[in-house]
Amino acid sequence: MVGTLIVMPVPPHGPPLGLRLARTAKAVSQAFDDALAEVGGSRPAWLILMSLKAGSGASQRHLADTIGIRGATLTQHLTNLEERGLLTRRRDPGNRRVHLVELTAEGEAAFRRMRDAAVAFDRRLHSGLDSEQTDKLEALLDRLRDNVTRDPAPADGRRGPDHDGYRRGANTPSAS
Amino acid sequence: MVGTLIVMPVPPHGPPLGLRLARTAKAVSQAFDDALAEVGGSRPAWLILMSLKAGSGASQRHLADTIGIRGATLTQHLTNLEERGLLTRRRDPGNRRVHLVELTAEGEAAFRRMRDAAVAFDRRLHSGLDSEQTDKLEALLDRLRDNVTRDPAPADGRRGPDHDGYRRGANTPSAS
DNA sequence: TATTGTTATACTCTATAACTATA
DNA sequence: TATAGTTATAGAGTATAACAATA
Repeated sequence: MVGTLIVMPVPPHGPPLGLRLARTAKAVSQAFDDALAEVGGSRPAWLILMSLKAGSGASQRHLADTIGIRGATLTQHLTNLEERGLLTRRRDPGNRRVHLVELTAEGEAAFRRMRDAAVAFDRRLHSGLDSEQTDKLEALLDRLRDNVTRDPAPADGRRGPDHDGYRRGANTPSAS
Repeated sequence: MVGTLIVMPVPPHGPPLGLRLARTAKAVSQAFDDALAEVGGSRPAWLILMSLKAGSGASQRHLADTIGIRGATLTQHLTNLEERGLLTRRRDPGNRRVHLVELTAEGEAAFRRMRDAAVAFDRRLHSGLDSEQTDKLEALLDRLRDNVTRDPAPADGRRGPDHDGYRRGANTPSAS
């Protein structure tokens, strides 16, 4: 039989939002990494130095949480940065379990180089966007993160009834 | 002391846009990877299967270009997927240098699982966004990518202009 | 015992270089 | 020689588990 051709309500946007975001993020992240690499930096180094400058160096635990990595992972980056002379670690006399992380002069210089590179990058990233668009974009990005970070199944209504999607745990991992 | 207090023009918004984007992308990518992992998938597997379904399987070279990885990298993913029984590789009788990549029935099933997971994820990602906002966001994301992918800085010759946004090596380390 | 951090090890994704097999 | 793909190896970033030091 000549079935009825079901015309999907074709979304006018080609690839799904998640994929677009991933692609954009990949391109932008790589460009950012390149920009940092140009001045001898890297993303973890930048995040760590920036967090230290921002006063998040109270403890490595706090620092790791701030930049979103595990303590053991942070240790490796810190070791690397220490070997490169960008920072020092010493025990907190007050609580000798805690290691105080401090930038050296060279670390400060490296921070400034990376900061300048990051600022230049950000300027490039902003090309052609007015502040209204930027605000809008940032708000949307925050919304995306919330959408995906919060509890997967909020009875938010509005947007699709079977909102659960996603939790079909026993679905044959099949391989791995 | 008459010190002219230099007021920064605009401490625009908390963290710079690039960092916000990176954080959002990290959170969203992580959540997306988790969603795929729930159904036994992974991002490369998803990209490969999706590209194959979309007809990009003409050759591995084309496939690799489509998803933005190197041929050798693709080979490893394909080998993995083949071992898991999701696809087959056989030589093209017409040009025996070319390997034709085809999904098995199990590969089709895996594709559908991942697709469902991706769709559910995308629905979640869209929560609270109307289509106008979505369009706006996508346009802005495209803009960001363009800003950063196009010929960056005239002053520096290190990076070739002609590339498609994908990087070659890991980041130039040390250099300090 | 609990907390802070390190060491050892491994996994994932990616890359380059050298190789095989076709053409 | 040129093209398609593979193998071997490496490296960056991350993680977990076991450990040491300190409280």
